[in-house]
Amino acid sequence: MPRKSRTPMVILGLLSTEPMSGYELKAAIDRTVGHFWSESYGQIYPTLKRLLEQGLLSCEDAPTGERRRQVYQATEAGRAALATWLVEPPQAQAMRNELLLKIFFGHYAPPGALQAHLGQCLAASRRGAVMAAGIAAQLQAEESDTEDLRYWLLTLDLGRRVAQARAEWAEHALQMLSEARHDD
Amino acid sequence: MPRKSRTPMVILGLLSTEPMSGYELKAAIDRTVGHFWSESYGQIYPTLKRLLEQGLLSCEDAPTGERRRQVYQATEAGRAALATWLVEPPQAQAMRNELLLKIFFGHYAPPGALQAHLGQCLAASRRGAVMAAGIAAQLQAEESDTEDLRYWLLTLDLGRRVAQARAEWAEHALQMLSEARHDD
DNA sequence: CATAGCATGTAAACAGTTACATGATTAT
DNA sequence: ATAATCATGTAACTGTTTACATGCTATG
Repeated sequence: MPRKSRTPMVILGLLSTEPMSGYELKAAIDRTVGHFWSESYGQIYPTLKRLLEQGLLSCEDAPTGERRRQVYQATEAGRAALATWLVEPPQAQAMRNELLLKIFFGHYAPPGALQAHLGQCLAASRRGAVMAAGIAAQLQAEESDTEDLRYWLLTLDLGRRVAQARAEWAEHALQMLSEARHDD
Repeated sequence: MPRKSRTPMVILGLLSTEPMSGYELKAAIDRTVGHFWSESYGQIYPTLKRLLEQGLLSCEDAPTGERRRQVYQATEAGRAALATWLVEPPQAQAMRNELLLKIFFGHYAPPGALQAHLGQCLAASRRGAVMAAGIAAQLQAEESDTEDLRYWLLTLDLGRRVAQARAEWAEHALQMLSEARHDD
């Protein structure tokens, strides 16, 4: 079975809520799903064209002065394609964690190297947990009217919980390694 | 800055501990780092050749009867290259989570679709947490002599903690969605 | 004697990023 | 003026998976 790109679905999802240009789309992806998904211009613009050809998007010229600008939005067929995809079980993707790889081969690492990585991980995880909680609080305060709010909060909640778990693990790992060092 | 494949490092890491054939290497990757990393034959065999040319691996013929078989192991230079890589901070990789994407666009999903995915996630996460704990216990019982044990347990511990966090989140998410359903 | 596993490989396709080119508009 | 931002695109490259081809060996 061949692999499937999920770029079209991210695009259809965001353009179902609100018409946007390719440029705005990129910014919206970074802003909203950026914590667990990313797309580059090299993916976005060609996919936009393909979805337009397939009738899943419609397009309108909306220039700002002389600067050309095309605004896309999902068609009925586009929303239907999104709904169909949403029902399919998410395909298990080979999760890759370079930090764990370095920990796993830690025996071959010079002293202090792992501790440095773990310190970075700890700091980043703590920041991540705080940020996720912050954004959630902000969303709840601002736009308590949107239908989507429930779902957005759910994604932030997983982010917070996983960041929290990683922070606790990093702390534990640092302690474990410092104990090991005493034995030398 | 160009992207860098970590395939050579996984190979050097495993072939630093124990000589193996390409086929055995694939099995070892699946068995040991399989929870957070994966490689395919299409990556392994060409990389093996390249590392041999670079002098980072050595190779020996070790046929079983008429069936040809080449056994590789890391050279001194290979272990040095591994150590150098281990010191570099792990590069942040764009983490991608298809389940979160579907949750985020949940507003467009037919009723029950998200619940099904979350139920799968919950079951898989619980299984994952139990399995990680089980493997850790087994490792601690079996080979308490290896130098690597500490590091392996660390990777399993993160797996367990993240699986636990995901399970709790999935439970919470299912509850939240069932509450939302009451409002209809 | 067929099937599963051991063993080595390659070609084609795909997903995705990076780097670049081009040009208009707004802010400093 | 000039830098940053808005805006659209493409070409080249890298990483990776999938599917296939080949042939030996042990097991039922």
